[in-house]
Amino acid sequence: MNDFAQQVIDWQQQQGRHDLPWQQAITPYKVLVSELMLQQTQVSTVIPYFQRWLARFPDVETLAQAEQDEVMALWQGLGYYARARNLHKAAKAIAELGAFPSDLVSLQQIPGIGRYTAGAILSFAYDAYGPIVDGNVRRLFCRYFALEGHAGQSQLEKRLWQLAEQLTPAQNNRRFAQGLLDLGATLCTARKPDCERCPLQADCQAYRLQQVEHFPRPKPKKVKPSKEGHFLWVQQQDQLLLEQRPDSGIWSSLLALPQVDPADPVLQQAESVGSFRHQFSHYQLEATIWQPQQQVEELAGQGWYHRRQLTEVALPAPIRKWIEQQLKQSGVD
DNA sequence: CACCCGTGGAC
DNA sequence: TGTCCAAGGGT
Repeated sequence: MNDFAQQVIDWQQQQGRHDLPWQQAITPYKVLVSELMLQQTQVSTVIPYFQRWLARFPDVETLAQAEQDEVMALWQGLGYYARARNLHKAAKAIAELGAFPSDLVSLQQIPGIGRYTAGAILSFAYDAYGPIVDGNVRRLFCRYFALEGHAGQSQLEKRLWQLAEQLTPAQNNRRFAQGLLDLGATLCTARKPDCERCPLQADCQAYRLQQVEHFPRPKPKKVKPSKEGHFLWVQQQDQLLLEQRPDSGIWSSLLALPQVDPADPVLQQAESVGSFRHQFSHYQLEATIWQPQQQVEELAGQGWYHRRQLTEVALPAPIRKWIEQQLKQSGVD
């Protein structure tokens, strides 16, 4: 085994994280669920979702047989909702296969599993050889080897995977992979890295140059566009009109207040009853909520929901926030 | 390669 | 309040 791997493994054993929920009584299913949830999402955010998910969907078969409504409801608030649909599809595919895939090619055929996640499943579920490059590994390698370039640059990414394949040990890779992630999450952090506690300090090129925080290079910023969104507030006794959003685009597969085009005639005779601003990763939403003066007939994909049902359906976080505030203010309940 | 896809934590 | 960014994948 190479020295780098041995140092990471030894450190993980002594100083790494061992109490994460998905590290207990490891199964491929738990690894799959946790990895999908952890994509672009912090550990502390994922933990309660993971616990609820395992309580309701304890195994692949249970998830495969679940209704999409319930799947989305358990994912609501976590974001990147295509992950929930992909996980549901993955469970169906694996149930159909009759066995959990355990090689790189088969894993990457499954919806939601890319190169990183396939490597992570090999590492964590099977303790097999499975190189990983995620944000932690990118940051750590860029510093350790003083690699130029920023995330997404093909030349850099190619080099990172090459290094990962080279450094990943044939044995004990579960601990190695966990060590890389733990180092990135606890010491080799984006801001204020704790180099004095790092087991790799002696050979870290960025540390030697005293330029740790200059690696990796930041991605060039782009201007975040602003978009407007118009939503309808339609009540009928204690019921609220909601619509199922399509399976693509923002908030896909969730329920939400009915959204209308800015030029929709219904807005010409509607009263503005509120607004909010919401930041997405790629644009800013300026939302206005309108109460139509005339009666509104529900369209296809729309339906009435009692306010007591709202806790158990999948709503976008800012929409839920606004609805709850509105119901509270209007003195209902 | 560029863009789309959410949300909340941390500073 | 603004900004970065977090166990990425899909198109």
